[in-house]
Amino acid sequence: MLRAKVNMKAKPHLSMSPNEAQPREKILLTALELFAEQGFERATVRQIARKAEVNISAISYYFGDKAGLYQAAFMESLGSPKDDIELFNDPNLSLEQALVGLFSGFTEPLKQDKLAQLCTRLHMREMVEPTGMWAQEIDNGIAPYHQALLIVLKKHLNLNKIDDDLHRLAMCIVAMGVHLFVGRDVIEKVCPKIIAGNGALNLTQERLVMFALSMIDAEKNRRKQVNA
Amino acid sequence: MLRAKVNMKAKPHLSMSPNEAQPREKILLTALELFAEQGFERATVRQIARKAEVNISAISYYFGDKAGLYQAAFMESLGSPKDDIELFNDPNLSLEQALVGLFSGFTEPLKQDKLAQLCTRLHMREMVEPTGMWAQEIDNGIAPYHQALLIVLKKHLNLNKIDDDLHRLAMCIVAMGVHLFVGRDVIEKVCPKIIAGNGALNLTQERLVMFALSMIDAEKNRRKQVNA
DNA sequence: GATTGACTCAAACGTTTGTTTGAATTTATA
DNA sequence: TATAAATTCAAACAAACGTTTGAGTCAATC
Repeated sequence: MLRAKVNMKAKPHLSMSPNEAQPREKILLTALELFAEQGFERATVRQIARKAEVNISAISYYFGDKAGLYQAAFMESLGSPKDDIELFNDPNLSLEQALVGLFSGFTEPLKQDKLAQLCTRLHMREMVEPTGMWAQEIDNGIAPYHQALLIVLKKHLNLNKIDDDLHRLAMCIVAMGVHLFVGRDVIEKVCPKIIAGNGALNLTQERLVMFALSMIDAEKNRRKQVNA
Repeated sequence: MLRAKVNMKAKPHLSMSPNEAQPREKILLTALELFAEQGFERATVRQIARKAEVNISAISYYFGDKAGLYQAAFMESLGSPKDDIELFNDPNLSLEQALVGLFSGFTEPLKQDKLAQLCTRLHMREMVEPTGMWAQEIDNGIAPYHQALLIVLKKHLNLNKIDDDLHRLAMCIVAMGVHLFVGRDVIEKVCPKIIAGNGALNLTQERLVMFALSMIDAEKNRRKQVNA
């Protein structure tokens, strides 16, 4: 079971030339990789230490225990939620621009950065296998994200309050982005070409935006008919 | 690590009055529950045995080992993929009817059957935490499912071949259904009302169908413009 | 050169894991 | 009832787990 431990040793070294081997960071990066690939339970501290080429006890030395290492890997790999939100939350953006910003938060990590992919995968994994900190991440990262999206949608639908159907719309829009990560194994088996390479990913993002726009439009029309 | 083991003992008892305690089935059901809730690694054989009220060694007696138990729980909880597919694959169905059938495969388990929920959760978990059998399940369950959906979409879009953009459409449609399970923790925190109770779930399913229809329509229009 | 503190290391710790054992018990068959 | 098979059980097994230990190395400071 994963318990939060706060009393981990703060990093005591201030030295280090930039390219020198920094065991703390090496452990952190390796842990992120193995936790993301295998999950908290399957990734063992011995495996992490071996791959990071450090002694086992370096882990407890720097991070207290395995849970502390996980927490550190999770937190330090975390881009500020505000960064993601601001990609689509700007009131000056058109609806399409906002959606492009929203989905680029999902497709960009797939394009470029292996590290970013690992971070995202680690987060997606938490959706199915919640550890202690996941609840906290929902509060601090996901809920504000969802809320910001709701406000964007509300504005473009000219609504004066957020109702359940707006939640449904937001959920369905986000689902398409989330599925790029969660359903990755399936996609790579069934239709790998739609996420293989930047060109294909750009096209996929275009389609996501188009689909989201069509969903918003459908919701708008539905409300028109209901209110008539 | 999870390895497939084939040489498990076939159930040797043919007896049993219907309501009698059947240890094998009791183990199987408990295992399904705990594997679905906690995953393969976290659910221990001792925990399963305790909850099922059987001796530990009953597990190896009936299923060989933990992996065998997992495999049995996974397989025996498996409705035939054909059943799911036939919900939307009938060529006589209208597009809307097909989509209703498609999404009811996701919403029905949420409505009624606790067992079905566990099965689905176990499957969704495999998406993020692939065990050995997951690849097999993709081949036998998911890929045909996706293929059947592609054919339905192809027919209603009047296409003569399946291309990447059809894959994108199919993926996005399925993503909405998948998210009901994968994003369950988030939904229950952010907008629990959209999946709380059969009424809300029926509405959610209605919206999924509406959104899917709008996406298909958008794709149709896009192709029209491209071909013009 | 001595002292201090940061860091590394091989080895061991106690637990828990999945699994096996072999006798005891129950059940079916004759 | 006698015999054999099926099933249960407490106990033990080796292996792997996360963690700790204490001596050791290295670099900086006095």
